[in-house]
Amino acid sequence: MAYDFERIEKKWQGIWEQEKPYAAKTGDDRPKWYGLIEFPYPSGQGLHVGHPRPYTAMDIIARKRRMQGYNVLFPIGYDAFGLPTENYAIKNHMHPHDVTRRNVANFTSQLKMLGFGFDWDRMVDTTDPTYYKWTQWIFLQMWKKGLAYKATMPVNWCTSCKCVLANEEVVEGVCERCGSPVIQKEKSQWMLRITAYAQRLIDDLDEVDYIERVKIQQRNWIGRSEGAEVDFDTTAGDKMRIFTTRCDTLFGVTYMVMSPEHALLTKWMPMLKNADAVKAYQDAAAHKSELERTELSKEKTGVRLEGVAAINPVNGQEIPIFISDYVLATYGTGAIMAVPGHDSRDWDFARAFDLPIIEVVKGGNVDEAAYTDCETGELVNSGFLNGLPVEEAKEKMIAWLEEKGVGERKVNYKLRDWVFSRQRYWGEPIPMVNCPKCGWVPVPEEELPVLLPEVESYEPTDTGESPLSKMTDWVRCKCPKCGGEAQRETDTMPQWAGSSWYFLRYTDPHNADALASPEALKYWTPVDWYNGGMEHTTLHLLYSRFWHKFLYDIGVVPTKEPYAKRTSHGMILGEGGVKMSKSRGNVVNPNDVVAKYGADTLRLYTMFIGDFEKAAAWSDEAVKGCKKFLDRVWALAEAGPTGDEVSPAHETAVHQTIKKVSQDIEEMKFNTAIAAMMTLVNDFYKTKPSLGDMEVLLKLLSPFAPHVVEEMWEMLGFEGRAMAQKWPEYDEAKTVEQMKELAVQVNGKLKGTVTVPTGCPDQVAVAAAMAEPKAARAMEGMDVVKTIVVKDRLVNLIVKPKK
RNA sequence: GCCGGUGUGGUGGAAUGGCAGACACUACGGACUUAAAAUCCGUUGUCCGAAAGGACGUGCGGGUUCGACCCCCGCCACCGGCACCA
Repeated sequence: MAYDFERIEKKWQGIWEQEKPYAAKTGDDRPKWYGLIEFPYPSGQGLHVGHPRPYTAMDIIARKRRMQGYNVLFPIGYDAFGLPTENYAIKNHMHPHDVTRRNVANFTSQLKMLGFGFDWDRMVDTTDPTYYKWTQWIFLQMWKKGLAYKATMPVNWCTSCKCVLANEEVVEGVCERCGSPVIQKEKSQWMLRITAYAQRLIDDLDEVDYIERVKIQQRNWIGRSEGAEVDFDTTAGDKMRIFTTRCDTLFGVTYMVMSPEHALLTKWMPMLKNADAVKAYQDAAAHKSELERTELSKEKTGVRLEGVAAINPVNGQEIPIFISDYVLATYGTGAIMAVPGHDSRDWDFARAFDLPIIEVVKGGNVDEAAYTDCETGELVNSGFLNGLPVEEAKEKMIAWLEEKGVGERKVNYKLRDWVFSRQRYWGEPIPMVNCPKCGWVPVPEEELPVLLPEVESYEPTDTGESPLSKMTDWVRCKCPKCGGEAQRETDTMPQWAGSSWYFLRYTDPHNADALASPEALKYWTPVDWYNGGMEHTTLHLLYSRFWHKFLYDIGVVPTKEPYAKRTSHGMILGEGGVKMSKSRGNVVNPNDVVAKYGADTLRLYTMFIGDFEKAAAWSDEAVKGCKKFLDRVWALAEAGPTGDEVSPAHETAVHQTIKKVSQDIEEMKFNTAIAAMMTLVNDFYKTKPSLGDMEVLLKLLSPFAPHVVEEMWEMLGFEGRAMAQKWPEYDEAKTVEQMKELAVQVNGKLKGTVTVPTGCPDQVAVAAAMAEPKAARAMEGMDVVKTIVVKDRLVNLIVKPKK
């Protein structure tokens, strides 16, 4: 019979509000376990059906840990600063603060409706001044250590958000958030020196238990490459420095290329015979968006500098210098040595400009294409390197360069410093003051937080300045150092700031004197298990690891790494496997599912839908199956089972299920854990279960469907709460059946099955197999030449015709 | 182009060297019902066959093995990430 989920879920959610079974106690004697989900951005649309998937998964693990005797911290909060709220506020003439408050209230009621076991007393909101005080405080510590700095440089500018973007926020040349084109703009920006941590961010990945593809993506994004920097003399007298990973190919250099933004160009401009053409090319490059630059990637363009040439240090040859936008200003030194024989981009360029191509590594045909697959091979046309294999040649060249003082070993990273200013209202004010006399001066720590002022309008300005800049009363202030007239910084922090350390605040969320007490941090950190989306691998995950390492260096946190373990979930797609979106009209609202089937069914279905790591398509039909399963369990409970012990008829199945469910939860194979419980329930329908059988089933099911399980627990007259019971243990010996069905094969082909006692001797199994009628028939007129027995699984009889 | 992943019934998916398709959805049949829904029981990879039975079957082509969805080599398709990174 269908159970009354509406009444039951309301009842137990009320009881949990009272009893607070999810409260974490700092400093408890039990072993601690800290499970973390990525806290949501409280959007106006409310909870999406994609949210419950990772939340339910970690909730199940957290509930299992509690039953295993751990002191569990499983917190929740809101990452509430950000553009959508600000844009909504502008459109609807509301204050972002009010929009946020409303959305947070809505999210909270939805999350409670789903029965997640969060410790609500530790709730955190990044827009709360008592929280962002510490976000600002961390920024000031970075400033003190020289990791925060102001720099004028070309930055990514979103034409629609009217705001700069971090490198990580530009996806295929467009804004990650709104999809508008991104252009390059010179702006003075606050930067965080994440590159200072590049090597440690790579190295310490070895110490953490992250799924491999997350580690790989982080390593690729940081993009370490080993090589050398080499100085080329020029006819202008200046040295031109380049970075190369292939210094062994120096004899193959036939020209040089600089990025159009290279600093030496300004100096050289007066001596260039074709200064106009060079300038024109620079202008054209500056006006290209990121998208255009990548779209035009095939055709190589450039301009030769007439009047300046470079000199190859290995042979003294004079070679031409070009500017081209295929060389990036932001990587390496912004200039390269071109080896057209062994680099396909250089080869394309050399062909376009009719430049000589020299083979320096044997193995390819450089007249037809660049021979780039040349990590092994032998050097030719290369003076003192001739005949050496590539690796040795590299080492010899580096030694030679260092000896002559024209170059040195060097490691480069693709990772760039983090552009940390945003020209928007709804973010943490950057706590800095610009004084005409003293320069940039930090706001004294005792004056934190620097509160966001009330403003008339949140509209971004077309001049690219923050809306805060119009608040002249707020902007004007006294210099904390000299007391003179000064101005506040009007840019705010990006959304990633608040989320870079929120997991630390959870350990001690109401602390007014520190971001968290050392005791709380020592007790709870690191996070034992963090689950989140792959889309945050190069943004949030990298940023928060960086902040954490910094906090470790200044003695604030006790661990080098914030998260001991990181897993990832797949997206929930709409019916038929397409992305859920408003425009397709296939968005499933959790409220509707809960109204129709109840929270326990939604929880169960999102776990049963498929492999947790992979994307899965929503199916309304399939949801019913999970409801049916809960109804079937309910009917078993209503039937009033008797007998306190696990019944002999179900003993093996019960122990097998305990084992399967226990192991599967650890591996996040929730779908097969649920399948195992379904199988057990199917058994219970064939043979009536005892009360003892039901007791085990309810304990196993409790983390998945907590409301209905508590109701049944109570109904069956058990003591206390199901969720507070000890997690069931299995006896390995009892998971083994008495009899086993063996597959019988003849020459590897399945003929039938025989049932034998578990663990019986091989001869017994073979004898039984040979007696199997179909096998016997297949063996007529044959000699058995070999028998293969896999214990408790199969017998394979290898036969061949009798002579 | 590079890196990573995936490919299994009508559908979602199980099985990481040992009976392919667990579990569930759909569909069909039966019981209950005046009837329907719900529920319970059963069937449900494809093809041939009345049946007994047989043949085929995990993207494609090879290989290793007594035995391959699983391991190896070569392709194809799709998904995700990165992409002129010197």
